[in-house]
Amino acid sequence: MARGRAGDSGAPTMRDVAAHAGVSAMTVSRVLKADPGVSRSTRDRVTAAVDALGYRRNENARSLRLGGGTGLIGLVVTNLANPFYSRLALGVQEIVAARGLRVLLSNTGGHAEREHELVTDLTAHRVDGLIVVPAGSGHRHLAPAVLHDTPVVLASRPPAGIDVDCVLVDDFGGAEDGTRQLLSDGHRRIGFLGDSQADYTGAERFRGYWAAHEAAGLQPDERHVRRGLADVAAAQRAALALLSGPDAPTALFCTNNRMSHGAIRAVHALGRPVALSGFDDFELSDVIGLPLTIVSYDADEIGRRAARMLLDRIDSRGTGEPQPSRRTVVPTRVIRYGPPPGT
Amino acid sequence: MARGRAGDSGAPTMRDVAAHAGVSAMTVSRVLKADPGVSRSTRDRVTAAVDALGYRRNENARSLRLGGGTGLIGLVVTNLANPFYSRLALGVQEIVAARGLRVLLSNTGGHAEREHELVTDLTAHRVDGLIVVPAGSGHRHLAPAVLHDTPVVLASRPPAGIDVDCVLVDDFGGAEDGTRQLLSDGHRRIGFLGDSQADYTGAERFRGYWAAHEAAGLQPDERHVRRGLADVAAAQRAALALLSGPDAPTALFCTNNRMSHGAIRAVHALGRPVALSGFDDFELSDVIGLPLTIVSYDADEIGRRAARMLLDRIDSRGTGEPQPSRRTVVPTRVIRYGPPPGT
DNA sequence: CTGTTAGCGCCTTCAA
DNA sequence: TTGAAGGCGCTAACAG
Repeated sequence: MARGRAGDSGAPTMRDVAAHAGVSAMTVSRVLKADPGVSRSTRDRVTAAVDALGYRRNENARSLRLGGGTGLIGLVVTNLANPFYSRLALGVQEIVAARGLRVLLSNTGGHAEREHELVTDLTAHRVDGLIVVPAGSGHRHLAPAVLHDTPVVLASRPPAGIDVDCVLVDDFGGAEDGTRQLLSDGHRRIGFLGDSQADYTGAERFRGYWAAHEAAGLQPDERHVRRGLADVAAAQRAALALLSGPDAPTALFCTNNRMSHGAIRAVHALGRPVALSGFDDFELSDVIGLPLTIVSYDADEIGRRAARMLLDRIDSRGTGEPQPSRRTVVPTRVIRYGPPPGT
Repeated sequence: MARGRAGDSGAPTMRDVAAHAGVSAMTVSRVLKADPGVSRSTRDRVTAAVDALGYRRNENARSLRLGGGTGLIGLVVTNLANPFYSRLALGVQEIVAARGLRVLLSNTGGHAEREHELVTDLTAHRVDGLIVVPAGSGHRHLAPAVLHDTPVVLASRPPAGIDVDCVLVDDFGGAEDGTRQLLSDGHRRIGFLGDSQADYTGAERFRGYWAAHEAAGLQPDERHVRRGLADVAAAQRAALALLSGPDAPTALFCTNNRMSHGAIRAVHALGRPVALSGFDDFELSDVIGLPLTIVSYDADEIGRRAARMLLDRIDSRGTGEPQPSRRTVVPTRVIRYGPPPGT
């Protein structure tokens, strides 16, 4: 014998419904899938039993039997507290829910090992696909071979050493645009505040900052470049130091919202007007009263595109030849707030 | 015969591993659960086969067989784009992940029917528990009887007509504290900006606003009360109207971050200093340059407490007598920013 | 120490 | 129109 059930969760099974309706389990199954080959009276009796017992079909058992997929999409982000990622998650939700799928959400806190664990865990739950904002630079655990061809889409960062779809932001172009604005406003000493040097996004934005200078026949002063700033406080300190030093920059470029916030605090504390440019718009940016040149983009759209790409992959699995991997880039746009600088 | 497999997802099964290692599936199962009763050499052979095939145990099949729970927690929020809810989700994640459970996240967009669907759907996936921020005032679909005793914890709003655990914010006390501050600063005409009249949270905060006046022997001017403001723009318009009218209030109380943002915009546009008090702190509130009296609380903590309560319930299921439902209230604190008002 | 049997809840196939 | 058999991937109980 093989009993050994532990929970016996109290939820009725299909056989409970069958017994209640005086039919076989098979008939219940047919009614639930709206199979036409069931008589009206039987159908009504089964439906009544379902309502009486509050029966819900067990989706896990169903997908096990059918083998066609669990209806679950794994989403792995680095930090849900950052509005950027929560918007991304919302975008994914939107597209995925419209297809009747559900999102299994995980937060890595930026730890690559944790990401590895989570991805492994999600595949153990047989998700139909994965959307990942990679925490580290090693992506081997996301390789199609490792995941047994579970479709994967990366968001924000391109794949490294593996061949999968991804959705990126125009980091380089956006940084270039923002910096060019500052230059055309007449600024010639533009500081740079960036976070982790290992981050792809930050590196691209730094490249854009540098390229804008070169395109204008200029070169940034290396002493005005501060990278590896871990949080708002670090950015604030770095900004204060830059702005208080000799040949202080007249403007600062910030790679993301945390850097911008630090810079805004520093400028506010200083009481002297300094032009700021940086990635990520935020509510009330127009009320701050500082000359801001914001590089903005639609975070929801990243999630939506990633979800659509993933659904495409899921739909076309086993359909003839394997499709080449795709890459899409979400555009940025520059928004200006506050008093016109350079006057 | 009963074939009919659809996907055949390509993922190896336990029997594939067994065949590869030249043992039975049972032995593989034992190795995977670290059962001591397996010889060293067999264990090594199985481990090698697992690695070679990249095998991952199918958690769905496992939980079906064990019957003890799926390791999934359902989380249903109204709007993930609101930082409040994303922090809450993060708090839930934190506690739940530490126990090796995963979060199935859903967004209702504030629609009660959608919530109903989602809850039904989550139970069909046999989640071990549910944390819900209710969208509507009807909670019958969350009743223990309907959910077959799947544990439920409500967040932000108390249960209506059902008996389940909940985590609340001290809406009344917080609003009272914030309003009292404005009163003790000397304000005697304090406007009120609130959203949906049907919302529990908003109603409690309105009560607090009113009670603070009564405690001071005063009564708010009804003409200065604006409720049912759907978004930031509506709040901004209402604030402008109030502040431009006759006997304009010298201060405004705002029930949440959207109301506050609208008010800040209005005051900013007006160019005249108006004291503001409202719920929900935000980044850069200290840089706005307005006299702000913020009622703040820890949104992560709501998620953490809800998750802990839920885990408690899950742990104590079937353990003797049913526990009475619990309720916990997260405290608020008042933070003051900007120039001291009333001078 | 290892294999066989049986069945979790469901559904496809075949038989009645 | 309905039921019986069998098995998806896994593991508890019982052999051997």
